[in-house]
Amino acid sequence: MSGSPRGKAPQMAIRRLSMYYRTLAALREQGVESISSEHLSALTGSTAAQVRRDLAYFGSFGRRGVGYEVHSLQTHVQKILGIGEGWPMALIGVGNLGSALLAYDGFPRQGFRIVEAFDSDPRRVGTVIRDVVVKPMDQIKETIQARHIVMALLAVPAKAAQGVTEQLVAAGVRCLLNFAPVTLKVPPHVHLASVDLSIEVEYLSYVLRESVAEGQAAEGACSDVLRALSG
Amino acid sequence: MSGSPRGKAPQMAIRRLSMYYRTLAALREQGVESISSEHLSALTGSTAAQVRRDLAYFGSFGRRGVGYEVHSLQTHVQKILGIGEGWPMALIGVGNLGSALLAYDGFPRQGFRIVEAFDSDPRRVGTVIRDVVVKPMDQIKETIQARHIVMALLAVPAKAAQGVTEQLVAAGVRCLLNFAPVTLKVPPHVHLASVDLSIEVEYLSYVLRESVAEGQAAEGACSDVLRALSG
DNA sequence: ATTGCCACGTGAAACATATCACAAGCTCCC
DNA sequence: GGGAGCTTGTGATATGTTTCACGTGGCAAT
Repeated sequence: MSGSPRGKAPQMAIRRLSMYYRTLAALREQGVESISSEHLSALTGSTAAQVRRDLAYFGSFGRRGVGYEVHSLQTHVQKILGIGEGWPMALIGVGNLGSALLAYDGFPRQGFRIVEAFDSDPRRVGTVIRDVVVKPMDQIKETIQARHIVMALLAVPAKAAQGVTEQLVAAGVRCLLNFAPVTLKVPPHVHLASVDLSIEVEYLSYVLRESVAEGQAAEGACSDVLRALSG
Repeated sequence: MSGSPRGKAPQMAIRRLSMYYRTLAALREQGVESISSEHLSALTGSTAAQVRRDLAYFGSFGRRGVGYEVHSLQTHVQKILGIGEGWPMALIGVGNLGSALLAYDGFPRQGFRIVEAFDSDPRRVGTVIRDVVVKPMDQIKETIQARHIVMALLAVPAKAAQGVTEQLVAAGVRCLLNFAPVTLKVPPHVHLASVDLSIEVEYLSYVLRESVAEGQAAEGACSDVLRALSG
């Protein structure tokens, strides 16, 4: 659709597109029909030039002098990201986090749905959460192949993660979103993204420390905090 | 500590340090005493040169011809990241995700602890999860100030996120880890990290689509998957 | 029509990050 | 002591990403 993939888009551009998409959806609900790169960038914490560049990787969707038509741009971004194809997903591990993922309503809203869930704990197998029946681990392969599932969410303990990953890959899964705090090894045709809470928290810890060291102190009502930080 | 901050470390370097840290901890548990950049990079999915460069932003912690002493390197990385200072954290929003965060044992293991939890739902207020009593939202400010809390985890619905953020900032919080799918606005002295499931899933959706388009097909037992993808 | 203004799309420049390749330093062994 | 073999730390280089700045096309009003 629409000619020219002018070079390859950086990872971060894709992630920003995701944010643009969400913002456009919200704007549409509010009845906004048109938006400029300037305005969209303000809403997503980006810059106007960045918004235009990110979109330019995939085509040209606006009108000069006017801006972007919200609905049309949303549709284009949706196609770029491949949302709305209703990718079915499998969830492995129905503990605290897994349950939260099953309940997360952001997925269905964006066209992704957890249609199968698996757990190794016999007490959880057979339970039903949000219309999904928890199956035992040994049914992973047949279920995933039968339902042509290509995306899986991995919410198992760190020690089990690599083993389960290999089962999933063998079953034909192409995309894996890993929540376990480990570095997974996957073959090159399998795509991997990770959500790692420790990394995020430790990153914040680092920047906190750094900003304190740089003496970005005096800020008004921070004296308590600063006392806590320095001694 | 130890002279020379040779330039500023990129964000990604910090995140990798986090992975090195975790890997070093695991190695230490296994009784490994020494490791080379080559080996460490293999365990973390990085490259040897990258490991050395990441560390070089903060000093020189190895011995040429030998490698790194696991325990000592772990300690250095710990200090760099500011782990182990026992930062107390507050959790806002004790729904499915919030409960999962309270139960997440990766935090205490890395020296971070959720010591306060808040929720707007009166049915949840007063309940105790993992030794933490859920308090009502209107106690956020006094509690956070009294306990000198500087980091907060935000697990509230998207619509409430910005409002709660402002309360937290007013209370003196310096770091915020946001799980709500919104772009938060914070003043410059407040650091923000986000975990956004939709963005991760949509990114995978994009690379999946891209890899299929590029015809990275023939892989063996993928015919089912491919049929699902193309038809 | 013409003028004035606006906002996109995009080459080119600036900046940031990752990789390469090698000198420096350590250990071991002869 | 000296040479062989290893691995770090780091200039130099290559690659990748963001920002700048402006040409282009489009709308509105006079």
